[in-house]
Amino acid sequence: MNTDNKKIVTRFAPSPTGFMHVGNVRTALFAYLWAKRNNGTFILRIEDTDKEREVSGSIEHIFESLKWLGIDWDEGPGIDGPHAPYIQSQRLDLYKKYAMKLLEKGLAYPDPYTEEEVAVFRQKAEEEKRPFLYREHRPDHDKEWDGRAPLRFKVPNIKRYEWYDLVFGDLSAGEEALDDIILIKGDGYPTYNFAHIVDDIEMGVTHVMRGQEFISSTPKFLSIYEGLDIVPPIFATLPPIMATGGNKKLGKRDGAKDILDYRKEGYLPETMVNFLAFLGWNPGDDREVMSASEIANEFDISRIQKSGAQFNDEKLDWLNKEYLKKLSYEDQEEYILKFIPESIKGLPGFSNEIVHNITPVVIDRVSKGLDVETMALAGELVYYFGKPVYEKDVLFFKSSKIPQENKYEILASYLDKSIIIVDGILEENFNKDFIKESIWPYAEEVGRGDILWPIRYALSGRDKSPDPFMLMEILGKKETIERLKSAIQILTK
RNA sequence: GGCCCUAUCGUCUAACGGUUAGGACGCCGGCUUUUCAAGCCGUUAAUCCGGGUUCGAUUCCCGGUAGGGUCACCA
Repeated sequence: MNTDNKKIVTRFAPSPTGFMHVGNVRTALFAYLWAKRNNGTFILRIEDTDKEREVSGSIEHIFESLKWLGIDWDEGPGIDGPHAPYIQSQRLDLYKKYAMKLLEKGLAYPDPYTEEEVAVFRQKAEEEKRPFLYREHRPDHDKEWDGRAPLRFKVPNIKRYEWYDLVFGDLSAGEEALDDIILIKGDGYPTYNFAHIVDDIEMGVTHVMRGQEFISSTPKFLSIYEGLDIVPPIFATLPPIMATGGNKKLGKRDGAKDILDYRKEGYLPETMVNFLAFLGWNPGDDREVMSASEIANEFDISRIQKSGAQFNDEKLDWLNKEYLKKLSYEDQEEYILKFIPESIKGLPGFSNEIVHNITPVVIDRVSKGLDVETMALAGELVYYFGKPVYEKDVLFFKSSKIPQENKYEILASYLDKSIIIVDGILEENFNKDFIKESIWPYAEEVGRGDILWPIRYALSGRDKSPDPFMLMEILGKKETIERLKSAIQILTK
């Protein structure tokens, strides 16, 4: 816990270069949670200083992702706070002002080299197997900055830096980590290295939370703070999220998914928040299922993990099911309805009442039900209304006790007898319990598995489905008989 | 290659010098007057290696090893 009285201010500062993935979101979430825990302020800031890498639409995507997850910002785009604007490309004068300060103190100078020349220096260093340091090529006499050449920082003190990180503890790095980094690029935009420092100062950010990849550049940041005569904020470095199976950091190139894809696939925002929070953090006891507000109430930086955690899809599925079960019946129904494609809704047999009836069945099998192709629930529902597709041998599959010679005939006779039984049930009694009672004696007689499995398959066209009696009730008497008949046709062909 | 960081079941993790090393997901097994699935119950399964310090190390120190990060006019 923070001991001084200063209000905690955290920020999430993404760059609009594409979609948000779980790594980005986890960083946002932790900054958000820490602010909430302390009744502080959570700022969203868009770092769009690289116009070449910018992808149009990604700012909207960031907004939508955060809103979906309930990571609401107290200050930022759309919510004008005292430090507006919150988009870096609209704050260029500010960076220039700070650059001038450094320039006046003799702590900045225009880069006299072309990009190509610098590249040659770098290549040479690489060949000599030593780290490249621009400051080794620092010009003897600084020219006047015309605002067109890149402006570089002149590191005032080449020394070893030591600092404290809320997650990693004492950290340090030697002189080799310091260099004359670019403050303002040739195109007039500041670099991340400079812009984020200026903004964090201006916005009163007290805690900087970001990924581990920034540890090695922290000495560079510290030297800038020093040059500016400003006390740096508190750092809390987050461990990386690793890709499933591998030991690679989960990044876009390693198959990190768009966070909104999870929404598309049926994951609830509560699931994602809970899951992501627990990737690198835990409350210290056995609880696994915690709401965002519960987590926010107990969120403690000292319990953040130091090492990277692998993303585990199975646990995510399990957690999603836990949350799905917690939903009210109405919400479950609404959830399912959302995943039914219009093409299904347009089918003659379709009605909201059917959805209402099958809701418990669908919810019950969602965790593994998500395995249906695109993992959308729509897939589960399709086969209730579409024509099932099945093959002779699959119909026979598992009916192991039936003699091989005339297996298809025997199976067909089972189904035939089932039709007679089903046909004898009055419409008003056509519910799963009554159907089961009616078929049961016959099923016991010929062997449960031998008959129930083919019925399941004949009705659904799948080897995994709700129990066959439930299927019959959902399909209705007419459709049930029709499907059983077409299965017989296939068997006797 | 230089520098930095990390290291407990397959995975996420608990244990802040003394525990039969705990939990969760998965796996495996069992149960349920219904095949799968779900559900319930249960079982497997870990302190990277080598030295110290200590009466005692998962825990503290050192060295290896392995993994990760970083050395941009990207963030």
